[in-house]
Amino acid sequence: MKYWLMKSEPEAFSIDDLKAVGQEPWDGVRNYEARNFMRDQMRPGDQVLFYHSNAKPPGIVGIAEVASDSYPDPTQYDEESKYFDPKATDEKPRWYLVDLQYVAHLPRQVTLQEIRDNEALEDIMLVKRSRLSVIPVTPEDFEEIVRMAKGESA
DNA sequence: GCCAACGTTGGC
DNA sequence: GCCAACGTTGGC
Repeated sequence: MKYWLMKSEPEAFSIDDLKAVGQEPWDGVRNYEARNFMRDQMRPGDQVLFYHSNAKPPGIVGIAEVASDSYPDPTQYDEESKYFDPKATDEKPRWYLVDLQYVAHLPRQVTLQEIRDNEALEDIMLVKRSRLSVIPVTPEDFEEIVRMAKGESA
């Protein structure tokens, strides 16, 4: 099983929204590296740290789980969608996604600042690779963040 | 609202 | 194939 971090702007789709619907196709990712992680490496059951970007403060707020194999993102074929891609074809889809299933809120948010301040997490890709919305996380870093969420507020 | 980091596009 | 221009992300 692998571990991931996935970003979402809470104004667009928050952890509360995911809890409300239970499961959601993670459409709209239009970055090749992020797509490759979803298309090539994600498997049902993988655990996902759910991150609120463009939030005050930004940070990890919950846990989700990969709930499907990857499949072509249907919004790439929808001319009405802002994610429409005229270069995508049925024979050669350009964009892929997975379904995400709600698992739990963290007992409290772990902020980006706390992650930056934690020396145990100094190599986490979240702080090394800016502006990537789907990021692999090591099992150790995943556990450290869950541990932080159970501890005292910073 | 600013702007750094980066990825993509398109002219040549 | 290079690289300048441009667009987006996302923290601050």
